[in-house]
Amino acid sequence: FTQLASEIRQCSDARDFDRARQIHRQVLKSKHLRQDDATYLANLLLEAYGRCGSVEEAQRLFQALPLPNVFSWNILLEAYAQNGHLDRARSLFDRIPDKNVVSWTTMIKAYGSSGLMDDAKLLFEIMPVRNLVTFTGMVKAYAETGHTLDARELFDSMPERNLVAWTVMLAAYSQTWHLDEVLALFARIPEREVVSCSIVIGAYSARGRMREARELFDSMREGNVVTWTALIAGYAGRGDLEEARSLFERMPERDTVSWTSMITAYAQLGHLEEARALFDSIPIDRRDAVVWNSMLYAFSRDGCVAGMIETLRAMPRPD
RNA sequence: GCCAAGAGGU
Repeated sequence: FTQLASEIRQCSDARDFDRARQIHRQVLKSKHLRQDDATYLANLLLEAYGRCGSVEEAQRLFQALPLPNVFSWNILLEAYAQNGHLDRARSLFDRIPDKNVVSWTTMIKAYGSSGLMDDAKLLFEIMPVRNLVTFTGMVKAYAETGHTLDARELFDSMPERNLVAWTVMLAAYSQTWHLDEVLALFARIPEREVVSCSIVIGAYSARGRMREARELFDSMREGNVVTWTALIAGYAGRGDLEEARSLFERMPERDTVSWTSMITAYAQLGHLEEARALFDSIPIDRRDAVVWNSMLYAFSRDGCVAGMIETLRAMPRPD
């Protein structure tokens, strides 16, 4: 079971639908499962299907469950929400027999990410129990729909706040052009850890304020790949390719996002050969759609149509 | 033991 469970989790992470189905069949064959163990595995499979975008498969599995628990309901709800089936989500939500705070919070988030803040707010107001996650999710929904003032008002009214809540509010301001609000909130944040620092570095970088970005970066005990990439993007945006490259080469680890940022920097500053060399150094299984796109962009910036065509042909196609 | 909230790339 632990074996099966961890394999299913891997499918979720890797978005491996075929493998998930394979394990699904395997689970159906094993006959000595206790009811709650079966539900447990089914929930993991539901999540995997949802994350692979297979709403129909998730629904089929759910309907076959003899005894779905509230987790099963919530996971299917999340799958609908994540895949844009707002109406199905709502009708499922209305049928959940014992909704818990997670059910409510998931439904609110679904409305929020569809831009339906009035519906989100209504649910938020009538729900029986709200917790920190509910409040934070609602603040984030306001922020993402551009309602920064409402986000702040709700944030200020929260009965308690943790670091995540503060960080969401900080990120909300960093999306606006109010650097002063970002800094004011950052000055009051209870703890400056890597996420909040990265947001502020990103806010400085986006505005070309590299002196301040660098100062904060240097004051950190250690950044992670996100922090480094935010700074690199800032230098690249200012046209300081040397500093961007030097940081890129010194950063402790690189991922698809940092690769893409650097390729895009090379592309924008007219260094096609370096963009291409970097692209070629990326392991094939790490090249996601945005990485490919950045290479396409590099060729297009260079006016190299042949390179674009070559890239398009080499790109893996979804079948 | 399985579900909901936080930062960087097109």
